Amino acid sequence: MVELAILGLLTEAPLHGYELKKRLNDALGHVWGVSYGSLYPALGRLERMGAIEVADPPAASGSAAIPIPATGSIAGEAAAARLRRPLRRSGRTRKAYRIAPAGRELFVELLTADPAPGTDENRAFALKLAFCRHLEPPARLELLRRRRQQLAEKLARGRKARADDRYTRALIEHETTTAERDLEWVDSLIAAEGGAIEAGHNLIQGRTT
Amino acid sequence: MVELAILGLLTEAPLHGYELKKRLNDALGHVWGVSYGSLYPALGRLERMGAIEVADPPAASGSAAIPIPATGSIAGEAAAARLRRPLRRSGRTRKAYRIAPAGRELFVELLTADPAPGTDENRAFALKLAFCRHLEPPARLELLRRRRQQLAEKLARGRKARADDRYTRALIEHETTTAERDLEWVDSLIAAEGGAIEAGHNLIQGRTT
DNA sequence: GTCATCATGTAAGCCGTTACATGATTGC
DNA sequence: GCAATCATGTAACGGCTTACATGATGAC
Repeated sequence: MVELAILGLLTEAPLHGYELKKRLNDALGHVWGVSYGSLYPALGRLERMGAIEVADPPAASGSAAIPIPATGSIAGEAAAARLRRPLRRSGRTRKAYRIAPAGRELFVELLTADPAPGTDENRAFALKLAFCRHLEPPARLELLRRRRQQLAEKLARGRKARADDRYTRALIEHETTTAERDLEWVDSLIAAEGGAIEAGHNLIQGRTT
Repeated sequence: MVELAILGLLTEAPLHGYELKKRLNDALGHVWGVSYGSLYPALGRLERMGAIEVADPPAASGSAAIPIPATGSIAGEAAAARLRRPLRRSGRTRKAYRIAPAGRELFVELLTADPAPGTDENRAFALKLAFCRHLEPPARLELLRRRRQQLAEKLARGRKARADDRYTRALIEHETTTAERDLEWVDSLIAAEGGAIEAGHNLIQGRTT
């Protein structure tokens, strides 16, 4: 998941580790946090894989080595201030990374693939959604459809669950209605994409409300 | 969390590892799964700590070494069948564990304590709720209140979050309403306990619907 | 010169998973 | 006797966290 987040942010603009972490925690902090101990090794891995590359040389590319955020997408004011000031620096110690073509491919793969078993599916989906604007519309639709399916399965499992303990029963019931709400929400996202909701997986046919 | 689950089940009846895992996966499978690789080491740890002890000797305690589930609480029919049949066995290889006094204390502590940072709070609470019937009413209320507080904080954080991306905005909004619903649910649980909802943490004052 | 902050990295440790190794019991 | 499954454990590995080590830059 770290990889996905890194690639997602680098798709928007080259950044160095420290700044990357800050943005991640600012923008997605409530749903997904990273620590240096996992961020830097991940950057190393991605570089070795050829997914990202150092964009360091003081005035290498067209505009600037450490660019002013062109997309302005993540955290506006604060982030801009943080990046604008350091422009005066010599910039020797920082290693700004830029996404490489292989990285763009990997990014799409990570967004599209099912989350590895053991991963928190909710979090994984939240993270994906936060970056899915970089996907082609069909791929985005596919992502939403998969989530829909996931939720439908979860809901089906939940409906089968039994418990004789009062608290467990309350728990199951609450989780079921939560899953229903999530499902409806994803459906609304799908609809907003212009995608029809397939009657194929009609696992929620019997839904009451 | 493994410890909590183990102690929770052993509070109801002595069990051996294999059976423990089965019940855990049967009853709480949708919310919490264990693997042998973490179950057995956990049993070892708990035994070393004196929280549980082997209840093996063929006919040691009053009734039976491998008892028929008295509470009948978890998975009724199937589980009973699984335990009834093996009664014919000599029972040498299995190590049934029984909870020790120290274990009961630990159990209450684990139920009451805040989840260790890094743990999935939702899951942690689900697990606790599934076993909170073994708590004294005041402790149970305390557990629910803590969860309430947790959710209120989460909600407050969520309300502050901003995003300029359409998908991220949808995500934040959905998470906020989910947190609101969760909060209401916990409130209903608190009410059912006969506990008043303190107006003290009035973090949801401005709530609309 | 010194302090705060920026910035990168490594090491130790926790927790959990899958896969493997082993062996007892029972049904056929 | 053989296969299924019950039952316990260990080993290797992966991912993430905290804490530590290190050093550059800029403000004053």
